[in-house]
Amino acid sequence: MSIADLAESLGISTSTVSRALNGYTDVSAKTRARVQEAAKAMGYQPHPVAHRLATGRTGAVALVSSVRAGNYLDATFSALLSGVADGLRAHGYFALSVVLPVGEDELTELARFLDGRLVDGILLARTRANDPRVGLLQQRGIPFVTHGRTQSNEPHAWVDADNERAFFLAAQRLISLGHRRIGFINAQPNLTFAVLREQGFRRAISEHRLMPQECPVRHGEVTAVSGEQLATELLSAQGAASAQGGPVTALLCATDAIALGAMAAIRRLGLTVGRDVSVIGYGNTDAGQYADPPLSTIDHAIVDNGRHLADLLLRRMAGESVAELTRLEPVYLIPRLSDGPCILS
Amino acid sequence: MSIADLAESLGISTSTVSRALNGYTDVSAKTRARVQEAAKAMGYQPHPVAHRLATGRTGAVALVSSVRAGNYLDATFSALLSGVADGLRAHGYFALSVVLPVGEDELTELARFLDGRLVDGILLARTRANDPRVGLLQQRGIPFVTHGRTQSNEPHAWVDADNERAFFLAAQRLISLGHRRIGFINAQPNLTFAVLREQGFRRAISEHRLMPQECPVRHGEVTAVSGEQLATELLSAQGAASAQGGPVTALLCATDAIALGAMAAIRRLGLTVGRDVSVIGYGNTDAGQYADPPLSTIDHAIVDNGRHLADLLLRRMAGESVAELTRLEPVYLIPRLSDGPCILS
DNA sequence: TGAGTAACCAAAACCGCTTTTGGTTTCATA
DNA sequence: TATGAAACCAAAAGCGGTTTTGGTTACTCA
Repeated sequence: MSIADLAESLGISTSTVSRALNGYTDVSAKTRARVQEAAKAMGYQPHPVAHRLATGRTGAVALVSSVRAGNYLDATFSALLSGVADGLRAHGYFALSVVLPVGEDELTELARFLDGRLVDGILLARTRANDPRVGLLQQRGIPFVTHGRTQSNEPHAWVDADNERAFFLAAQRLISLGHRRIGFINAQPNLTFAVLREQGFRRAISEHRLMPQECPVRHGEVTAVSGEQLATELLSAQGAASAQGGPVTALLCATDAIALGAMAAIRRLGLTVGRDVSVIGYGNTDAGQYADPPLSTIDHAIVDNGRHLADLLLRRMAGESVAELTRLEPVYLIPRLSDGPCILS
Repeated sequence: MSIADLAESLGISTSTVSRALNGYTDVSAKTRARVQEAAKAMGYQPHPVAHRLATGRTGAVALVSSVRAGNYLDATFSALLSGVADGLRAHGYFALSVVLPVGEDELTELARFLDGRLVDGILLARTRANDPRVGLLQQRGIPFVTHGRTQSNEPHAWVDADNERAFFLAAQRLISLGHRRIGFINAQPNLTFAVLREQGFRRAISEHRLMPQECPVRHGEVTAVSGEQLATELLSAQGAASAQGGPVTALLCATDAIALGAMAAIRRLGLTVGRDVSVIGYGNTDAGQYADPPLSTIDHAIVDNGRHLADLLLRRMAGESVAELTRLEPVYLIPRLSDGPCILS
């Protein structure tokens, strides 16, 4: 069922069929109606590849994320993808997701994917402060929106959670509960969100006049394994040495996964989560909600983030200027039972 | 940089360039070398869309999964995708992932995706016993492999964990720990894996001569929320009524997420997980490993599943018959601390 | 020496659509 | 009754490749 068949069965030329179907003016209303009807009746659909070769447009968009070998994406990513798909569906676009291996091959693989021209636009997840992928995308000139800001010289469209505020709020809560020695188990500082979260943390420390040297920060992978290890350090005599005045009484964690690891570490040391040591995570995952005790955390309405990513990308592909295409998403503190009043003096 | 430019700069026709590059015989070795060299020097790459229109082949494959609105995929899925990508990379294929909304639109959306012809083959995740998506794929004639078996009349290629054995092993372990009243919180029975897991469970019950009426089965979503609710039912007087002889002393759960919910339910009833009530999950997720107590579970080497899916799809696309393209994957019981000896008589 | 056969390559057809070009009608206006 | 403009549509030229067809040239063998 090609356009030629359709044209033949109607007794008109393929060009007229094409113009009728694609809304050109140069076709009588009657002919257009006739063509549309026949197309529907015969179930005609233009061959997407041919259409694409002729127009240069495909109907798909990809959510690209990089993952370190052996690590996997979590439900957060899937929720983001769902939001993206939601936002695109109504516009006839497809949302694909592509996973690249972090490391040497990352840029090569991304380039290979772009060369494949399967998509009209890119959403970039988990951006890093200094993200070579952004440079590549800019150089290629393909429309894209990042999830997370970067330090690119050239501005680009982005959607980002208000990471600074999130950790300002979380730290403030711990402080208001009486904690004075708070540890922060952060992600690697090459990730933009890690930098911003740390800024929020430090601002709270500073505004409430805690002693920075009593509020140590550690950096690691965003996994439970890493969280457990770093939490053990911060709670042991060893770690306490670096934070003068004794070990920390509360742990702020850059993700729920880290927080789950930290909770395991606390238990292993014979302490009680929420009483001896408070813990707050980020991400509002199921695993956190069903932990024991349920994990206090920050919700970031990730599905909405996805919808907005889709929205901005559509506008970017429609030619809107990058300057207006940024969006800071709200965050919400969700207090549960993993934090509580400081019981040490 | 098109093939025409390259041909012109070499002073030969485009057809010769194409044949030289694509390994046809009808080109002298000298010419071929010259062309290849020039192509490399000028960075020539055939335009993928044009290539595709001419050949009908694209270089991509999609992992398709359906998700109920409001639910999201978990790390399991992401691990599977990583495995798939691994398996395909070496062969120059790209692994995309597509998420469809479960429900009315599901088939329409899948059809729309197939119509888009972005991929040469499909991997179908989370298959259901009676899966209309399989029918659609068969009807379209596109190569595909499912993750999970189905009850399709026509055979198709599949990779599946040995679900029956997994839950036979898990149930057997609980029985050997002295449990006689074991509840099973399963997924919805329209999912193939749920049916098989239940078979394994029942086989263990039967082989060890437990009383089936003392081993109730419940069906729900594969979420912590649902797990908590069903576990509460099974452990309450209400649930005990259906299982004669008192409430169950152990809960087998179809996924780790369900198990986390069940653990929360047990705590809420004032009981201790692993002592008063034993729990075993499935999937070996991080969240389970870092739960308190760490969750006994079944590992299913999901990344390997992904690799094998890729492998089988490549072979399917190469034309191998469906009959040989099936693979049952091993499972491993991982005992941790959420189960223990039965302390009731 | 003539016929047959490799080896080599250019031209053309094709994949299925879009878009430009240009040519008819038809109809209102001068 | 010419004259334009508007409406309508077919033909052809892309998009950028692959594959078929067919035609030279050089060489081997009878």
